Amino acid sequence: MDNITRMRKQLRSMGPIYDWQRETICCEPEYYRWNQWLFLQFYRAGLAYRTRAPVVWCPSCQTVLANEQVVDGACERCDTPVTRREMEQWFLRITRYADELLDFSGLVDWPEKILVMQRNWIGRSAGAEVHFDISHLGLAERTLPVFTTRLDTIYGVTFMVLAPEHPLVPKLTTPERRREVEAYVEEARRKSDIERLSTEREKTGVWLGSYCVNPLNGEKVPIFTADYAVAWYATGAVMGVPAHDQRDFEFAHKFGLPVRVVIAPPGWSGGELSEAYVGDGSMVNSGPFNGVPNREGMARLADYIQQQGAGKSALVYRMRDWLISRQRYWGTPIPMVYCDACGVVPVRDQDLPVLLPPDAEFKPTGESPLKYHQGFLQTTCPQCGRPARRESDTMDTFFDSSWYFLRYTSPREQARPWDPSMVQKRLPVDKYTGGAEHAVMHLLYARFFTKALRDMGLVFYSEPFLRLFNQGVVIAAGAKMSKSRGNVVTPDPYVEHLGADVVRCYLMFVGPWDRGGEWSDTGINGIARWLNRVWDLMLRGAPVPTTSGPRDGAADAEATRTLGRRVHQTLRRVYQDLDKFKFNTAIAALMELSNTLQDAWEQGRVTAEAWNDAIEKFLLMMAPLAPHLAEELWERTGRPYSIHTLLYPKWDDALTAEEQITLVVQVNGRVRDRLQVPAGIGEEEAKRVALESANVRRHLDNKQVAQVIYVAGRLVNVVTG
RNA sequence: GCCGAGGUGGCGAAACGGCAGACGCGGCGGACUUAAAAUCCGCUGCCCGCAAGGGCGUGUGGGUUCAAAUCCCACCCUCGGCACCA
Repeated sequence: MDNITRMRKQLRSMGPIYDWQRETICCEPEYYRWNQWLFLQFYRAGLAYRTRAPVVWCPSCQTVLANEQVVDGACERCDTPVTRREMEQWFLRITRYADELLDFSGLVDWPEKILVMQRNWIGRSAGAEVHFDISHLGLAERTLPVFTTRLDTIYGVTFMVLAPEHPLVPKLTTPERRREVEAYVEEARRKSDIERLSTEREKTGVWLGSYCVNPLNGEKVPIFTADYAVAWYATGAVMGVPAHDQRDFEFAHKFGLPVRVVIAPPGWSGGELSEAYVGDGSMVNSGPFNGVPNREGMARLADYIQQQGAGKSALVYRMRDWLISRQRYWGTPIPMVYCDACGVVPVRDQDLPVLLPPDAEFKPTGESPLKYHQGFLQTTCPQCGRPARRESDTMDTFFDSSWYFLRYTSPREQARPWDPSMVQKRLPVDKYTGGAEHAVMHLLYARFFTKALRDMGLVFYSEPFLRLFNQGVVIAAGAKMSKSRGNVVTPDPYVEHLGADVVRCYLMFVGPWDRGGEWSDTGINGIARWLNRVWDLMLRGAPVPTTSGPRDGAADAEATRTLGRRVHQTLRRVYQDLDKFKFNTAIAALMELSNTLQDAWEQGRVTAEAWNDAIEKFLLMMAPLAPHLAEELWERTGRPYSIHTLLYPKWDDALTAEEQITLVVQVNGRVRDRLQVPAGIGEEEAKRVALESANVRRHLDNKQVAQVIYVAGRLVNVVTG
C-alpha cells in the first residue's frame, strides 16, 4: 500500500492526465475476487487444469514460473538462473488458441517486431509424428513417438535420442546400463537451463542399452538419452539422422554411430560428408523412394506412414500452456478446494472472494506460505461439506493484468467484473503503449484472455489492443531509467529542481519516442532555458512599434501575415507530430515558433491583435507538452481556467500557404542557385528565370541544354546534352 | 545461425525521391559585469580560397533516376529478439 501511495505520487508529479476515479488496485479483494471468478470461468470452459509437469523453478523467488517469464535461462524478475522441477501445478490452456494467436489480422497497427516475437514464441512447426516400434520390449507402451520436420530423411535414422526427463527413459534402460543412465539424468536435472542452452557445448549422452525399430525399413536403432533433446518440446524424442542434421551429425561422431546419406547433395559421389547436408536433393538409400525428389518424398511418406498406421502428419507448437500457480504469498489465491471424498472442487461463486490472510509467515520452503496457515488452509468441501484443504498456491500477477482494462470501464461494479455496456462503449483499446519486453508475456496473455472470454460470451471482440506503440527506454549512466526498478538515476530529483514540465519535455525531445535515448544533464538544461525564454516571451505583452527600421503600413501588414502563417504552419506540424507520437519534432516546431515570436517582437512590426492570437495558440499547443507552465501562463495572460479543457486550435490551410518560395536551380542535378520567386509561379516563368541566372549560365558553359525538369513549387533542373 | 531495427556533423537528432544537417547540446567570437555565473547577439559538416565561388560529404561497393540519406542488389558494423525446437 505504501508502494502504491509512492507510485501514485511519482506519477502525479509528472503531470499526466489520468482518470483517478478509475484507479483499480489488483491486490485488493474488490479486484482479485474477479480474478478468482474469471479463473472459475476458465475452469468450467476447460481452459484451466491441474497437472504434473516438469516446470521452471526459480531458486531465489522459491516459486515456479511460466516459460514466458524466463529470460535467457534466468528469472525475469530477479535474474537468478532457473532449474526444472516436476510439480503438480495449475495451467491455462493458451495452446488451444495458438493458431488464432498467430493470426494478427484483427490488429490495426502493431510493431512488426512484436508480431515476430509472438510468432517465434508460439513457434508453429509442421511435420510428422512417427511411431518407432518398441513392442519387443514388452512394455505397456508399444511405440516410441517422435516428431520430425524431415520425414524425407527417415531412412537415414541411425539412432534415437530421448530427453533425460523423458518418461520412457527409465523403462528403456537395461539393468547393466542403469547406473550410468541414472547418473546422467541426475546431472542433467541439476544443470540450470543456461548451461543446457549453450549451443557451443559438446554433445553428451548415454546409451540406454535398448533398441527401437524404424517402421519404414525395420532396422534396429540404439536409443540414447542426451540433453540436446528437450523434454517439453514435441514428444521429447528425436530421431537421429546424422547425415542431414548438424546436431545429430556431431552426436554420431562423438559416439561412433553410422552416418547414412539419404538425400544426395548436388554432385555427391558417394563419399563421406564433412558436415550434415540440410539442403534438397534426390532420395537415396531409401528403399522404394529412391530417386524421388525429397520434397515430393516428404509428402508421399506422410501418406505412406498414415496408411501403415506408423504415424501421421502433425503440428507442433513451441509455446506451452501458461503455468499460473505461484508459491508466493502475494497474489490471488486460486479458488480451489481439495476434498478427500470429492477430489478437486471449485469454490462456489457466492463464496468468493477467497481472502488472502493478512498474517502469513514467510519461510523459504519452496511452498506457498499459505500452506502453513491453518486458518486459511482448513475449510469444508463445497460439495459434501466435509473438512477439506484449500489450494495454497496463488496466481501469477500477469493474470491480473490480462483483463484490467475491462475493469477500467466500470471499476466500481459490485455484482460483476465489468459492465458489458461500458465495455461495449470503450473497448477494444484504440491505442496502447508499453515496452517491447511485454511481447510474449502481458501482450500475449491479454490477447489470449480476450479470445477466451469472447468464446465464453463475456466480451464481443477478439483483440484487446488495436494499435500498439512501443516506447523506448531512456538510459542514464548505463542503466535503464525507470520508476519501478530502484535505479541509479530517477527523474525525481530533476522534477524537484527543474520542474515536471522540463523533465517531460526533455524526455520527449531527446529522440524518437519509440527509440528512447541517453539522459544528459546538459541536454536537459537546454530545455529548461527554452521554457524560461517561453515564460518571458509569453508575459512580455505585445511588441511596441520600433522607431528604427522601415515603418510603413505595407510592411506591418506583411509582418503580421507572416507571423500568422508561421502560427498556422506550426499548428499543423505539432498536431500531425503528436498524432504520430513524434514528440521530438513537435517540440522542435514549437522552439522554431518561439524563435519566430522573439524575432517578431524585436522587430516590433506586428499588430497587438496578431501577437495575442499567436500567444494564445502557442499556449494551447504547449498545453499537452508542458501542462503546468501552459496553465500558469494561461492564467497570467488573463485567460480563464482551465487551458486543459479547451480544444486544440484548428489551423487554416489557406493561411499556411507561403507567398514567396525558394526556387532551387540545379544544373545536372547540382544546386547552382536559389531564387526567391512568387509561390504561384508557372512552369514557363520558372524555367525562364532559372535559365537567366548568372550562376546557371556560367555552369552551362555554352553546352547544349538537353532537358529542363520542373518540379512545381520546388526546383528547376537544367540538364545538358 | 535465424528474424527484426538501425548506421547522417564533436554529440542527441531532422529530412524518408527534389535545398542534407531543421531543432537542441557542445564549441568559438562578441555584448553586459570589477570578475564570474546567468542572460543576450553572431558564427559553427569537412577541405581549398582574401573573396566571389568551388570541391567533398548521410557505414562500404555497385545499380536505377534529370535528381538517391531516401528506391534496388551485395557486403560490413551496432543494437534488440529467438536459438541443440528435432
